[in-house]
Amino acid sequence: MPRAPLTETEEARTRERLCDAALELYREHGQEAVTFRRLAEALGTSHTRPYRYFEDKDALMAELRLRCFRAFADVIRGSDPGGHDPAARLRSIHAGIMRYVHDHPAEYRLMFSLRQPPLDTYPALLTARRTAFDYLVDVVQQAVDQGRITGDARTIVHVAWGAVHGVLSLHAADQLVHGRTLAQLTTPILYTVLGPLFDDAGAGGAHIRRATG
Amino acid sequence: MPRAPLTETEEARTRERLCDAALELYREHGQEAVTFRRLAEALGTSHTRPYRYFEDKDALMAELRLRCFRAFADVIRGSDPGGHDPAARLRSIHAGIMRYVHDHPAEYRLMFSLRQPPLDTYPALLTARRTAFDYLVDVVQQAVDQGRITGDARTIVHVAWGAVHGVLSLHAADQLVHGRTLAQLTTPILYTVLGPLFDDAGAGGAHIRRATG
DNA sequence: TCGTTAATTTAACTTTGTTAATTTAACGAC
DNA sequence: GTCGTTAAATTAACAAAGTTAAATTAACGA
Repeated sequence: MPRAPLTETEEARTRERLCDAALELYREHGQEAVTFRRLAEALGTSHTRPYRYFEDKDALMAELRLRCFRAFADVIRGSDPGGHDPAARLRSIHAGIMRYVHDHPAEYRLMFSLRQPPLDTYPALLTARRTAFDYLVDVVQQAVDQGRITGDARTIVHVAWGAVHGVLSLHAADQLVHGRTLAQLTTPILYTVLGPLFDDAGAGGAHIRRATG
Repeated sequence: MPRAPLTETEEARTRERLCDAALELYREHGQEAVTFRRLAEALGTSHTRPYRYFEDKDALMAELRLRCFRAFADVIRGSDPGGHDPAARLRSIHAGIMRYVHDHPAEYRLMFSLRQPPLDTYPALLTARRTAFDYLVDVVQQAVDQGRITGDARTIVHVAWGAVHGVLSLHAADQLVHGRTLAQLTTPILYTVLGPLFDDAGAGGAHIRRATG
């Protein structure tokens, strides 16, 4: 006799519509434009309906970040040619990431913004993040296994990622006024941080070279 | 016959008190705790008094960031031993910066948060930022002049700074769970990015080495 | 003492997050 | 088909915050 609760797919569908609208607001008009009221307006419903689908606004924002991290992991996986040449794989993945961040600065900002509730508030976020990270660790581990570089793969990725992330976050914050593409800026970083791995192909691309004179 | 306007020092003094209170709120309770009403409460005045001293809240936040950038520049200058050895100078400056960021993550977050009004809204901010940056460029230029490395000093600093900034921002966002000190993480980055400059002293400290086997 | 004007406060409005009360709507029982 | 039950959705309402305008206070010189 009771009214039937929402189907799981119905609920998921509405959540999806809310997330899509929220992400568009974020992209188009920035963080402060993402309000439940505007979301509701975009969906043509009342401004409290989102509370049926998200605990509160923080939960919505966490869900957005989660989606971004998953998309990011997909980009990494999708730009990996696979095979037995870790250097080639990393080059391709690097290019893919640069393309993604260049095309989606808002998403990058969302993922790596410094002002966020503690990460452990939303464990799924940590998991998604780690999934992307671990993929890179696996590729680097391949290089280590082949004896092309030495060290702890996780630490290597941490350092390399951090190094590239610096430039990316400056880009995402629109604080880079360089007349270069992202990849032009990050490639030398990658090549220097992972130098030995790219000795054959790329060291010549680095901006910083030992003085020859 | 009119009432005398505020002295410049009186005005500066109140602005200072407002900034101090705001920074403390930011440090202790985060971004969302910085409100004019709480500021006023801290100063024991009405919640609209700050409007006499700052155009709006964005202006206050910009002033905070400005102060942080100036303090940051002071840290750089203050930890520079000077002299004719650019490698030694950079090592010392690097250590100083790491200490500062370790001790003041909130300030770092404030300076480099990805969510901010466009930089050019507050030209003084750009100037302060550039002052700190240019100091580093001068040091690197010294190394270039001595023929120890080659390349455009500004680009070199951009890349090196970006590389280190990646780790620092992860730290500021509390997204580093590594059991290492900041300097332990950033030193190998610096040494690899600026490798030739540190060939004598530091390359051994890098995490990433050419495989020997 | 009083008028003038800057500084400050009080009042008021808007927006937003959030909760509670109310209404709407779908389902099975009769 | 009607009706009770209950989830979903809406409406109403409140608190906190940014901001503006009106009212008040206070210092100065005539």
